[in-house]
Amino acid sequence: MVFDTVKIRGTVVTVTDRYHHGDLRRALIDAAVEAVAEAGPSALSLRAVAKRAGVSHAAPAHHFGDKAGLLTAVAAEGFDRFADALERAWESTGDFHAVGAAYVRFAIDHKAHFEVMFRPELLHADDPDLLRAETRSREALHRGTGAVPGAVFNVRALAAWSLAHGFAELLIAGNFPPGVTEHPEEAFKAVATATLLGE
Amino acid sequence: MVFDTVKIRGTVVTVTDRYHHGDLRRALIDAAVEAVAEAGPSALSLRAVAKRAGVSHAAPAHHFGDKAGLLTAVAAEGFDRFADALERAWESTGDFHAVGAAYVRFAIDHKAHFEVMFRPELLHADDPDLLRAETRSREALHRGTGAVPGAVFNVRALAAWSLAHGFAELLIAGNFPPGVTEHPEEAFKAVATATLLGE
DNA sequence: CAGATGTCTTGACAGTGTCAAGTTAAAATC
DNA sequence: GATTTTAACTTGACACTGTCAAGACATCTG
Repeated sequence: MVFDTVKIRGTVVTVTDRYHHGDLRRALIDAAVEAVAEAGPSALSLRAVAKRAGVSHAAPAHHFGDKAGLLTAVAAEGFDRFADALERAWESTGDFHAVGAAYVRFAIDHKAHFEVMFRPELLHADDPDLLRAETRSREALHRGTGAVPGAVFNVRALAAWSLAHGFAELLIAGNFPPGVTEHPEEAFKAVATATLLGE
Repeated sequence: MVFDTVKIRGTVVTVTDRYHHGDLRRALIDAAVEAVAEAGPSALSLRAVAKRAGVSHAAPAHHFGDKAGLLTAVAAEGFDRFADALERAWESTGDFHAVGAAYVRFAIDHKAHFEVMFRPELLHADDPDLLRAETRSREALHRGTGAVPGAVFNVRALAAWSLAHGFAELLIAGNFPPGVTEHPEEAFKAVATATLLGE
């Protein structure tokens, strides 16, 4: 059980001093997200993450197996929230332009997650939880672009996905001029309207 | 001067055994590209690159300062070849769909370069050579999309860039279904035609 | 209360990037 | 052509990394 304070060896100590952390898995993912936000996924150090969470250097390995395991957990969480955001956008507006805007907004608001999600060489691509969350996102996006579920591939879905993804990637990598960077959503809507003309 | 064989300490030895390599800078870049192609940019090891080129572990640092310096050289070379490819496509066809197709083709044919080029956190973003090559690419792309040179930002150019870049990124990261992956250029042309309607 | 289980720590290992100092070849200067 | 200078590497060291095995400890199960 999880308490704010707990008795160990006769003394009452705070949560952070406990031998058993309570929810270390959660804390490590949060620490990893912070670290990625600061210096990107490739600069991530398991030992730095452990220090940030106040545990020993080998603690992360126990929960995630290895570095890729930790990043996989981050990516899976990212894809779940991503699917949430896309579903919300579609259900509240029914407009696939809004789904595209939600795509771009997610990349901005959850930069760290986004940077990890589409970097398969850093992940365990066969992780069940990751696959499940990926599928959720894919289906939410597919629905949001009005694609036919059974089709081999849908030009419209492919176009919308490429457009939103490219815009998001270029934006967060800092490739766009200031005018675009300052008002990304407006810029994206202009781009989307100019290309994916509503039928 | 550079010979295939050279006399050192009284004995004729082959190029690979020479103290002075001849063109180690070139060899290191090539080795880095190979290594990136095999395992991605984040798995790159300077020592492995040095071993591949047959030199000591600290040799790369002498030419490139640090790891980011080596990757910056790879990125700069990538942007130069990228600009070449885009210029060729535009000048030979005058069709901006062809420029987009060249964008995608470059990502496929020069996957290693491409993976490094748009990863600023791995590079020295202020490197003069990188900036020059980046500008070349940007201008070639801009011209290829028929954008107005002086404009603050051009919706058409932004759209074309996002579409091509997103398609390329998703493709090389393995996010597309087999039908698309097997015939990427055809798929991209279909996508481009469906969205960026020729005027 | 005892045993089993899961959580985390400790210590070790090989591998990493980077730096300073040394060695050697080539180029510059005389 | 000899000597000095410069540039191209090597060698050795350091702190840091991910991963593994073994141990310590708390909690759960009976």
